[in-house]
Amino acid sequence: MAKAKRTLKWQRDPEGMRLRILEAAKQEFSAHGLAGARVDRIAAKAGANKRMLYYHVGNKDELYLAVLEGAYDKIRSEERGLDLEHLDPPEAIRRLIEFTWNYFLRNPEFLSLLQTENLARAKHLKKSTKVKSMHSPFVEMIRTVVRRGVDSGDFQVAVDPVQLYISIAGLCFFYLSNSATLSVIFGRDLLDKKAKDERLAHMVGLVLAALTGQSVALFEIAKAPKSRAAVAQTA
Amino acid sequence: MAKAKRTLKWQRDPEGMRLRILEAAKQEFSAHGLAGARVDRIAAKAGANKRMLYYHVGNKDELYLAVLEGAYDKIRSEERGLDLEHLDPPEAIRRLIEFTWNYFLRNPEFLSLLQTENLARAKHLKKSTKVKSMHSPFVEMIRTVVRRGVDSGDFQVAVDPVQLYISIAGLCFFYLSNSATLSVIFGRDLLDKKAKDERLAHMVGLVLAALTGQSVALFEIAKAPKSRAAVAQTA
DNA sequence: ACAGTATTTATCCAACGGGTTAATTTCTTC
DNA sequence: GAAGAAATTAACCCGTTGGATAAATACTGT
Repeated sequence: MAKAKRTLKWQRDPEGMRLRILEAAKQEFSAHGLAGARVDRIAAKAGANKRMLYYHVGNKDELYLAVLEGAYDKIRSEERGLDLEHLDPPEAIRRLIEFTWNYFLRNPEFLSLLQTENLARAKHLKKSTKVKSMHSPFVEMIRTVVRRGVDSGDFQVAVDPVQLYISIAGLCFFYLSNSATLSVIFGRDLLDKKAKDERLAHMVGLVLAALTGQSVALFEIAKAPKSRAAVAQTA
Repeated sequence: MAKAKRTLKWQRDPEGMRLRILEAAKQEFSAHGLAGARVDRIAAKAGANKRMLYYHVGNKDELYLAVLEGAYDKIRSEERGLDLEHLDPPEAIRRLIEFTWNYFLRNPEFLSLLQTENLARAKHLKKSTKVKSMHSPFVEMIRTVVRRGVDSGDFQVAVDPVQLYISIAGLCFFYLSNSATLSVIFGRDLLDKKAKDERLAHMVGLVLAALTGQSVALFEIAKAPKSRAAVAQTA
């Protein structure tokens, strides 16, 4: 009798497994928060056994921190590719806003993770050594843009780059991360295409108007027909 | 033998108990989120027995919704007292920003609750009927200010009041609710007195500059000495 | 003073959830 | 082809947690 070819019950793939676990954990943590996340669900979603989490990553908290660090790593590395240096200052700021906005749109889990971590008053992030070092280059990048803008006369004001970045991130972040409750209380869907386009225009207009002193494009939806436009805006 | 005067084991006070439970629940939910909150801790903090929660309010979810509704009720009712109608438009906007900022500072649990609820994609808030109605008057209040500002020439642009409010709230909210992680990644304490003052100035400057077209007070920290000021800002 | 009701306490428990232990299967290498 | 290491599975452990049951205590009207 011919020896039947063994069908494998599982393949070995430690790297792949680790990645699948981290990805599944990202989903789970962003969907349910730290306390709400279920280790079993992460395992299931990763197509793995619960024991694997502990084998490959560590306990729930370590897993969470790994996910968080990965998330920061990803956004900062994409930001490095922005090269704002070669754009004239207003255009650089516009691009920074658009990037931030689109990144948040493309990576909603990042927003959730940040919220979760802040709910925990950054208890876990404080333990991370990697994260702290990733940010100064980014701040310098913005500082340079602002300085160039002031020197060239494009910008009326010199603004602290950290404040500016927090403002830009805040304008994007709050709208998106709180869109659920905001949609309910204001009774409009803030996530449909039109609403998102309007929001982006509003933010770019707001920031550039403040920096340059000139009202920008779509921000000034109407100044001609007295106050009619303000009304129309709401429908 | 004289009958000893009974010492009461407890007093009756349903109203008070209900309030203490809601207050304790607010603390607990804002500190630990919905999933992280512990019913026993709420009971203990309220100086009550766990059974009381179910007796006076209902199960964990109902308790959470009650807390959430209470939180919205409180901020909206304080906002109604702002009467922006009697201020000239730029001053009204400044006051709105200052109020929002200070309210968030005074009521950090409100921020946490919002974060928690958004993490749950407003699942619970959607069930609430009370909340939806509380907001249109507030939007109208802002709309009126904007309209007056445009008509008087103070504002260069007519802006959608909902967008404007979301921007103001976002500038305040993100800074405060994310101060924990931001402080870590930028390596500065964003909650000390000086930092908070600077932030408020920055926000008022940003928004008013955008609306009026004129750079406002502390926002323009320096335009004279070339780019030196931008550097000084960071220390 | 008595009955009936509202409020509060004291226990209990079944389900769940994170983590561990031990066995099983695959890979490597000699 | 055997031994040892690495990866994976299956089953269990045990404290926790939301919620339930029943009894005790205070208040009200009559």
